[in-house]
Amino acid sequence: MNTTSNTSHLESPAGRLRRAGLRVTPLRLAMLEALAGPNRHLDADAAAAAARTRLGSVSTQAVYNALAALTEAGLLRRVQLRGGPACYEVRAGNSHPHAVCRVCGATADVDYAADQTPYLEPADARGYLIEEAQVVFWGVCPACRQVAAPKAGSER
Amino acid sequence: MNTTSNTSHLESPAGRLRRAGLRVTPLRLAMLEALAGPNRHLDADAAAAAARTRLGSVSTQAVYNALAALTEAGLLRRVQLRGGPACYEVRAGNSHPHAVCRVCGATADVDYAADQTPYLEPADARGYLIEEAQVVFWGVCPACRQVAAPKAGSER
DNA sequence: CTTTTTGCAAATGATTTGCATTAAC
DNA sequence: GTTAATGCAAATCATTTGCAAAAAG
Repeated sequence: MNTTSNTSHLESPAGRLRRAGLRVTPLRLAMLEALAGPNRHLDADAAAAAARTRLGSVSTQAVYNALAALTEAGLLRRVQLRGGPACYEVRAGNSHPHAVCRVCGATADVDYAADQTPYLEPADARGYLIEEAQVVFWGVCPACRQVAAPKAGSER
Repeated sequence: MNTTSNTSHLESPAGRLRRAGLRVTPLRLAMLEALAGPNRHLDADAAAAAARTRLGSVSTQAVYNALAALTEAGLLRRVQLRGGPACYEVRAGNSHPHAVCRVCGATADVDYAADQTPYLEPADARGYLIEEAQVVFWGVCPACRQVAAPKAGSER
């Protein structure tokens, strides 16, 4: 398995915050807790809801502040898949691919076959210092595939 | 070389519109013209400016309508790289990668080395019908690298 | 006790919606 | 002539900004 890159997600949430030079607040802990676990991603709205479930009343701006601070500190990754709200996920190891439905916008976390992670690098980075590659698979989700199929039988 | 996938961009703009079942309007022609050429991408605002240069007064909504119609018809690709405005580019062949600066948001079109295009496919597509893979390289652009470098000499 | 974070309100900016007018077919 | 595209105005939605109050170090 690949455990070479980043094991910070094994630390306690408070420890991760301190190590990143951030103050430990209930809201930030709640964010990390809500986003814990594999293939978990929330947008700001869902993160706010999760925080309120844990803490009671929380202002929307505090949520945006917390997500921005955690992202800037490298603990979270902000993923902007469509025009809609951005999603956040714990930054553990390399970025993994997402599948997005071009019809309804539904997002699924997917992965490459074990140890089949492609090596991605531009031929000419145009002077950019590349830090991370993000892959998005665009397509149609199971639900929209059914809706889109107008007739049974002779589909193509 | 790879010319197997899509040669529609070799047709005339009007021909492409008709083949897609769209009406041929000056605005749509202007959009396709403004986006012609390799590695060309514009956001809605820039596309509106380009349209006005060619046609005079054009409403912002007409631009959004035109871009949406062209995208839905498969002539353009909408690329949402960050939280900001979406970019549009001619859909010719496969999606090519973009490099995005996480500091200032500057975007550059990059490419893989000739015939080094990686084969990207999820191990388990979760029921999605995958149509296209998009790769984004996140990093720091040349300008921001200079600004970020606090001292000359012992970097690192 | 100092600095950062939270809460509340209002502003910003991209995009969308609704409807009358105009242009494409 | 019929249908779809444009123009104009207003609405929507995610996100940001500014400042006082509260909390973390």
